[in-house]
Amino acid sequence: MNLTNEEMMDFLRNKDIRPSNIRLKVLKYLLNNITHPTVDDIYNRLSNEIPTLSRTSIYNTMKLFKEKGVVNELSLNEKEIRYDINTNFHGHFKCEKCGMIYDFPVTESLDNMEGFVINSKSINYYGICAKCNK
Amino acid sequence: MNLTNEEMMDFLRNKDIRPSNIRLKVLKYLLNNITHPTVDDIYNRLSNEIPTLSRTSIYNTMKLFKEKGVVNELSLNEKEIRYDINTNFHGHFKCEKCGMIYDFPVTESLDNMEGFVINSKSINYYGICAKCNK
DNA sequence: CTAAATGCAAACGGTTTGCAATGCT
DNA sequence: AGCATTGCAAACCGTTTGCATTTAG
Repeated sequence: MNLTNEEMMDFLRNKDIRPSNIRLKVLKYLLNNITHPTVDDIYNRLSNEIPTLSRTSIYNTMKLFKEKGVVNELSLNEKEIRYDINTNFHGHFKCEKCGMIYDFPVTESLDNMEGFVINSKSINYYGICAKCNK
Repeated sequence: MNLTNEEMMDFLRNKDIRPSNIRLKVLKYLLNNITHPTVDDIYNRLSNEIPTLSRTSIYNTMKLFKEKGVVNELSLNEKEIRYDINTNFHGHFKCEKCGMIYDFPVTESLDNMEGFVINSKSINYYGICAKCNK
């Protein structure tokens, strides 16, 4: 993913978010690092190029991004929240050995849910990935 | 579910857990309250009948129960961990209005996972339940 | 000039830890 | 006596909050 600054600013404005320096840098990081990063991952990386950066600003940014539908939160039985910029529905697999988180397509069918309105869903698997398993 | 103390003691021993007063009371609570309680839920209820009870003991008990396969942990985008004594696989639906958590059967099929070993999985839905929606 | 964005420091809250006290065999 | 269980208090740590400072239109 290699968007220009202009394209990223338009992307944010389309989501009803005013572009700012931090927001653009976070967006760029998310687009270039599809690793489902934590707030600390993002902070540690960006604080190099923005020395005055605070964790609070990353928290603020992720809260806004989530409210505006730019990211989804992942809760993968960890204490930290992870963020996924791919908001198309997909499942996640977390390798318990190397910690890597994989995306994969999944389809499910559920019964006995008449009258229930589903707003969101999360499908997570835990185990050993193909790379660690060979 | 109405097991005698003897039956619950056998149940624990079969899971390689030495029965103790607290462990039996927690087990009984879990069997009679299929509401996916938090540590605080369990603590608040049991501290009535065990005035000297501490949260630490509930944490200790749940850690042991989880290690021995008596319960599964649920992480439902909340800050607290919930516990489910039904360890047969099933999905969960959390109502965002009333907070109730429903169990339901679900089957899924996933692709592109050759070589991946799955140890556990969690399938969670969020929305409005039938009761709140009518 | 005004409102939004950023940043600092403290508070919050669920969980973990170290160790002492208690209970059980 | 010796080991497991329980409990207290403090630490831990990701996140939130209040408020002051800076930035931008």
